[in-house]
Amino acid sequence: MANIEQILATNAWVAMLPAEVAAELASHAQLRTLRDGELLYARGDEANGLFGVVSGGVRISATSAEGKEATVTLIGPGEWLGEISIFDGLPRISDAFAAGATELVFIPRAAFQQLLARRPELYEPFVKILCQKLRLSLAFLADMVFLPLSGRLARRLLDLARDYGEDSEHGRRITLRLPQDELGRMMGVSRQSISKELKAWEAKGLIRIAYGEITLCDEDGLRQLLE
Amino acid sequence: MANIEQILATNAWVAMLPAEVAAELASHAQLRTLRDGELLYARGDEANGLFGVVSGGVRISATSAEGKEATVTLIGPGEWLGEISIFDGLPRISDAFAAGATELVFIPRAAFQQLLARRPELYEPFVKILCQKLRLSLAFLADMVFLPLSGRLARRLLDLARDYGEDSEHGRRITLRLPQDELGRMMGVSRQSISKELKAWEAKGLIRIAYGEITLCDEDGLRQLLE
DNA sequence: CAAATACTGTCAGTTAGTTGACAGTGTGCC
DNA sequence: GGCACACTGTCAACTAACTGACAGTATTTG
Repeated sequence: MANIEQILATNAWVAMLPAEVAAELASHAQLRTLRDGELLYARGDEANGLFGVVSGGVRISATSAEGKEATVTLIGPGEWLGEISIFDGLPRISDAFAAGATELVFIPRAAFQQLLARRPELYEPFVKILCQKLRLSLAFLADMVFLPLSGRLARRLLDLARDYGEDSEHGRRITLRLPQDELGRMMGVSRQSISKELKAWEAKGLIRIAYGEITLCDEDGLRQLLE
Repeated sequence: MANIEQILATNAWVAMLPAEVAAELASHAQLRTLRDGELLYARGDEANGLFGVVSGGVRISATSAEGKEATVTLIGPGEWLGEISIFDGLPRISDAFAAGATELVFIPRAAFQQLLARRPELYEPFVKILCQKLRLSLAFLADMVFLPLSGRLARRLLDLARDYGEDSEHGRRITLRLPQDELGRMMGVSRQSISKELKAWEAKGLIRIAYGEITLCDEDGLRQLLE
C-alpha cells in the first residue's frame, strides 16, 4: 500500500492535491499489470473505474463498422485514462489496449465517486485533465481539416519525439515501436501513404528510418511543414 | 435580476443544482445581446467568463493559417460555451460568433471561480458538460476517419434536424439558415461537394432543397448512410 | 541454422474531393 | 419594378490518397 502511495505521489496531477486527500486516493487504488496488446476495456463497457499509467502505455482506439481500426491517442506514464465514463457514468466510448507490458493504478468508480463527494478538491486536477484532452482533440480536429497529411504526420512525429524520445547520435529517436501501419492508423491513412511521405523526408535528410523506428534529424525542418 | 434567475432556472444543467446555489449563480450573471455575426471572442483571447445561450446561437469556428474557416459546432439555446478556458485559465482555443441575433447570460470568470470554491456542487453539471463535449468531439473524429462525406453529412443533417428542426408538410425542416457553403465549412469540404451530395439525395427523395433551407423527407433513408 | 513473421518500398489503376469558372435562380431592398 | 447580392448547379482539369499486388529486407522463433 505504501508502494501505491509513493507511485501516486510522483504523478503531477496528484501532487496538486492536499496530502491527506492524496493518501485517501491511494488507499482505494490497486495495481494492475497487462501484457502487450491486452484489452483493458472495450467500447460500450460499463465504467468500472479510472486508470493511471505507471509504466508502459495504453493505446486508445476506435473500430469502424467494417472492422478498420484507428488509434486515437497513446497514454503514457504519469497520464490518466477513463475519466470521461467515471464522471458521466456512461459506457466507454473507445477501446483501450496495452501498448507493451504495462503497469497501471486502478481506482474503482464507486470509491472515486465517494471520495469526490467528500473531497471536492479532487475535481480540480481531473477537470484540468478533461480540459486538456478537449483542447487536444479540438486541435487535432482542426489539423484534420486544414493540414495535408504531411503536416499532420510531422506534428505527430514531433509530439511523439517529445513524449517518447531520447537524444541519439543522429537526432531525437522515438523509443516507441512504431511500424508504419501503426502510424497509418494514428493518422487515419493507409500504410503506403505513410511510407511515401517518410521516404521523401528521409531523402531530404529530415529523418532516418529503421525497422519499426524513426529518428528525427531536423526538427525545425519538420516544424516548417506545419506552416 | 429576478429575470436572469428565471432564465437560468429553465436551463437543464442549472436545474440540477440546489436552489440557493442556482440563486447565487444568477446573482453574478449578466445579460448580453449580440447582432448576427458579431464576434463574442477570438482564439487566443484571455478567458473572461462563461456564456449560456438564451436565444439565437453561437457558431464556434477555427481559422487556418491561410484564412480558411471551419465551423466546429453550433451552440444553441440552453447550452453553455467557454467552459474550457474558465476551468484551466488558458486562452480561448476557438473563435465564437453570433449566429443570428443572440441573447446570452454571462458569468465572469472570477465570480465563477469563487463560487466554485465555495460551492463544489457546481462542478458536477459543468463536468458533465465537458464530458459530453469530449464524447462528441471523439465521435466526430472517428467519423472523419471512417465515414465518407455522405455519411458524415447525413449524420450532421440528422443532428441539426433534431436540435433545430420543426415538422412540416414534407418532413422535418431544419429551421436554421443553412447555405451550402456553411455546410461545407462544418464538414471541412468544399461547397461543390455538398451541392453534389445533396442533389443526389434530392433525386432519391431523401431530402428537399430550397434557398438556404433543407427538409429531411426520409430520415431512416439518411440513417442507412451511416451503415 | 532455417523458416516464419513483420516490416518497408513501389507500382498501376481507381476514386473522392479540390479549385476555378461561369451560368442561372431566389430574396430582399430602394 | 429592378438592382444587388446571396445562393445553387455544373463542368473540366487536377491532385491526394486508396486498394491490391508483389518484391525485398529485417527480425524473431523453433
